Amino acid sequence: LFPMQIEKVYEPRRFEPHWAQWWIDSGVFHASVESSAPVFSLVIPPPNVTGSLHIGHMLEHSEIDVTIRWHRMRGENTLWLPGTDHAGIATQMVVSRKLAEEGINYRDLGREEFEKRVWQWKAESGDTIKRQMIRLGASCDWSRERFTLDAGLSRAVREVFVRLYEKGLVYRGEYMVNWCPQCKTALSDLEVAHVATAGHLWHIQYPVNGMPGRYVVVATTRPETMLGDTAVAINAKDARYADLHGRTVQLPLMDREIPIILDELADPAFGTGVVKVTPAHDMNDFEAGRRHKLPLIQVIDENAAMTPGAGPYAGLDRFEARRRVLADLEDRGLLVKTEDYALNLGTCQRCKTPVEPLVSKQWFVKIKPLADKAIDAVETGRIKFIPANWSKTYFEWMYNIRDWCISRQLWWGHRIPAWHCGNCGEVMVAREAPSACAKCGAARLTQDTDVLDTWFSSGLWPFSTLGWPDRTPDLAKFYPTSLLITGFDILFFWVARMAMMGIEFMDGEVPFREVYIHGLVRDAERQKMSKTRGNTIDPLVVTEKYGTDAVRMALLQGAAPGTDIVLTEERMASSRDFANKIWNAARFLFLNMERSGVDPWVPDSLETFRPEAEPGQEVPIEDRWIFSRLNAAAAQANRAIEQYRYHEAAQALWHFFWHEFCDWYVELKKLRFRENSGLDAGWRNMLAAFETALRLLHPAMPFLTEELWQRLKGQAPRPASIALAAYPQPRGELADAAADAEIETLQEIVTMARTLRAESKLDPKQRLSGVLYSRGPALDVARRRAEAIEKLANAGLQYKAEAAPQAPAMRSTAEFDLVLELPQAQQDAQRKRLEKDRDQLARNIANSKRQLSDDVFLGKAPPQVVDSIRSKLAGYEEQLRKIEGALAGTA
RNA sequence: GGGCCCGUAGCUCAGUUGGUUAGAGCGCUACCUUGACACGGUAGAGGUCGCAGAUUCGAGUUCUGCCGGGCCCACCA
Repeated sequence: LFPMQIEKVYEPRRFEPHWAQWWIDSGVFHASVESSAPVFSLVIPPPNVTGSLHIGHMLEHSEIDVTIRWHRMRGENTLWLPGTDHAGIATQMVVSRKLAEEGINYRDLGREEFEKRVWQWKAESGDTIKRQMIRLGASCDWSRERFTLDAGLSRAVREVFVRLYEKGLVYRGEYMVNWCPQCKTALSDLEVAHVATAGHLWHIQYPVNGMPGRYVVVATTRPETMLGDTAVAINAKDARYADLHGRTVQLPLMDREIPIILDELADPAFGTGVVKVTPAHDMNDFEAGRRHKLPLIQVIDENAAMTPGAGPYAGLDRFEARRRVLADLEDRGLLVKTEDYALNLGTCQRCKTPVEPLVSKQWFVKIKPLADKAIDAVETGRIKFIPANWSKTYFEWMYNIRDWCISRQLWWGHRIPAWHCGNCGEVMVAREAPSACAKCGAARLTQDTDVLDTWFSSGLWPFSTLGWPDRTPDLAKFYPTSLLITGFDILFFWVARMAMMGIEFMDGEVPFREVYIHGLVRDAERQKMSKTRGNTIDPLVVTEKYGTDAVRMALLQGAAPGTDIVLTEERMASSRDFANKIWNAARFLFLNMERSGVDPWVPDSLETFRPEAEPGQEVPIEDRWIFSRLNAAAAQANRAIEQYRYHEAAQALWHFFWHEFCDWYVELKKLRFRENSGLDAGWRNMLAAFETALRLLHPAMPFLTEELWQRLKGQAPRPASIALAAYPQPRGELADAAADAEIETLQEIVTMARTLRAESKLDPKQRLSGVLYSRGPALDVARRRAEAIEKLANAGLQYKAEAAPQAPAMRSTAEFDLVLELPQAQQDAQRKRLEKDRDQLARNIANSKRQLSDDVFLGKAPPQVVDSIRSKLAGYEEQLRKIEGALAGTA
């Protein structure tokens, strides 16, 4: 019969996703989905849906997975979740690890050897490369540069680059870029992290030529750059320096004569109003230098060492040079002031090295035309952010966007499809390597050694993965995507760029219609979890400890839109308890099935099943009730997930299963098992309800529900997995107000009795006796449920349709008065409670009366609000009367 | 400097268009090892919703200011 020796305690690690493995292999899903599978679950796509998950933090995928499962179970087919090219990330992570183990800097290998090794390792590790990546995930620094081996993607990247170039949107220029001396590459603005640093502002005297004794004082945070000064700037309107117009100063240490220029760069209100101008090492100065046609003197090189241009300081590290420059200035009495100064130091996002602004030749994307279209897409609502306020952040960035430096001096990445002529220096951009120089015909061509910013290729993901530039059926079907779920931390890096690239290359069509921004997972100290910080909760560890489903549930409960997700062990533990609760509810079911000789059973049609009755009998009230509640839970869950309110869905499911199904339904069912044998209506209803509840829970807790669902397998043909079954939808005909009311009455009476018992400090095993008084119709309901009341409250009650006496041990609702026979000593314990209730009621009555005597309120408030207060007041007054009676009785 | 978000029970957080006595989980108290579950059950205690105004018949919810905390963007020496 049942195979099961069901252990008492739910064992998290019991559930391995083995059952779904086959499906992935035959699905049309992109293979990259596997990458997150071992951590949370296998994502089972609808057959007509494609998609993929990006590699963010694994823990942030629960929302994505819930959404996918929910869509799948509802048979919807337009969901598509783009991801980055994982193969590249995985490869890069593994390769860099392996090289590090061998003590090799990848740059020392030579590009050919490097590529050879990558291919070799890739072949060796096969598909386990992704698994390796996940295991590394917790501690591995996730470099965003990577070596991409995907030929299709490479083709799309080249195509886009060439097309942008042809439109004049890609250009190569000498420009100031953020240079990381450690990574030895240019960085885009976004890759520079500004870190608040305590620094100094040094005030230095520059003597003015031809005016003995006249100095200008410049203030700088980087004195070593003065070696490359080619001017000092003053503001034309600054009266203090009017006499210096047209003069020159003598640059100390270098003994170079440099002009005093008039430029807006100098703000008379800041510092001394005099600015040193170092066009080769400062963005502002670079532009000022262009305006005034100043020479560029590079004094710091790409290794952050001083160049020959720095004269006597050549060869020194930039910080050593700073110390020497300051010392030398001090010696000459030119350092007039040193003050503390807080500055935001630009550092490399990846290696934290202070970046060095350097002038170099780089490739840029002229971004404004692309950005304008992407702005329009959000303004017109073709792309919608959820929560909506993220669109403000998006606009903020898009309106202030600057040209995008896309070349990187790294080896992993897509190589820029540009060739340089060794003869005449001509630069050619082409899809394939040209055989000869287009200008001079020489055959000595070399490909540009730079690679593209990783986000350049990532930005093409929505269409490059679907076969673009070919017009494939996939592309037609799955572009655009309905939904992108992602974290705000890559809103600019990736989301905005996907939007820009998608619109540009897909005839103006956006890549996705909705962008759901989930919260970032934070640890108990509210630190953002990220691989670069190394404070990640290792999903493999916590899923081992609490179970995958419990971790998911814990995440979902914290996943309110617009907030961070705080993941604590406490919450995971309590979710584990919830999983155990379900597990044991199932255990109860299975053990009793065995006892009653009931076979596994599910109805033929899950969508039309309604609680059944035995011939000649009524449908059991608890069955009517649980289906009504199930229906309400289905309505809540569907609505919540649809609106990305995952925490609401989680709470609704939790409440339904624990506090309705387990606390009341199962308890009521226990009363029936004695009389039951065989698969009667009571059993059928219960099994159907449980089966439906499992499906309802499935997106949130896939493994546990799958396991139990498989054990419920009956005769009816069913899908191979619960993930392929239908998600329960609200069905109006299941809502049963009468059953809801009847069980609610039952709950009220049972709770009253239990409360009285607990407050009177009575032994739970002692059977109580008492009388339930009511003059309303609800007494009949209570009489009908007398047996359940007796069992659940362990009390034998009489039911009287009369007013309650002035009894001491009494609990009241508007409808009922329950009077228990208690020993005198315990009756006194009731006084406190009654007095408290009386005070609360008095407050409520006062409030209601005040409102009802307010003509303005009566005139302006909607009638139903006034009515509800009237009936409320009547109820309060009735209860107060009873309590005062009871208090009189105890006196 | 610009922008965004947060401040609700001891802790971590919900609270969708303003409308009953503001909720959950954990923790806490008392009792119960009852036959699914002690990762359990029953019953409780605990909050002037950061502060001050404004709008409204009515504000945790809308507006303004302030205080406190966080994040993002930014070339001011």
